[in-house]
Amino acid sequence: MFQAKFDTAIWDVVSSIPYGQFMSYGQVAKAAGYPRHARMVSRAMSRSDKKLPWHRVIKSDGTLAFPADSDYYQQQKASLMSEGVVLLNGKVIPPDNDEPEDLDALIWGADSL
DNA sequence: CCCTTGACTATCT
DNA sequence: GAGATAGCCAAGG
Repeated sequence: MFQAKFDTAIWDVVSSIPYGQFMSYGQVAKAAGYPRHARMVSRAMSRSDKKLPWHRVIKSDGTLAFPADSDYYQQQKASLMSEGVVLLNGKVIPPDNDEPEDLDALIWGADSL
């Protein structure tokens, strides 16, 4: 069954995401060997009752995949921050971030909107 | 079997 | 930079 091999690959990739790091759905899908299956990534994780670090999986924009008013959103955000990931304006800090104002904000606790 | 939906992504306006 | 549109693939009704 496609799903069996797919979800296993997804779980493996998601589980392989280092602490304090994150990957986009498309990135995970590609890494699992299934490009364009970004949507299937979500399904695979949702199906799995395993302890997957799904909070490390976000959208390509750096934002979380859930609506800001969703409980899952809060949970994911909290998990990320507890791993050292800083969120700014509801987005994770991209590697090319160099804005001093944003830097100051994240130092003092970003995402306190 | 056709149509809708979804934890997505990229492009255009 | 936000909103709309199209492409994408699989699952569920």
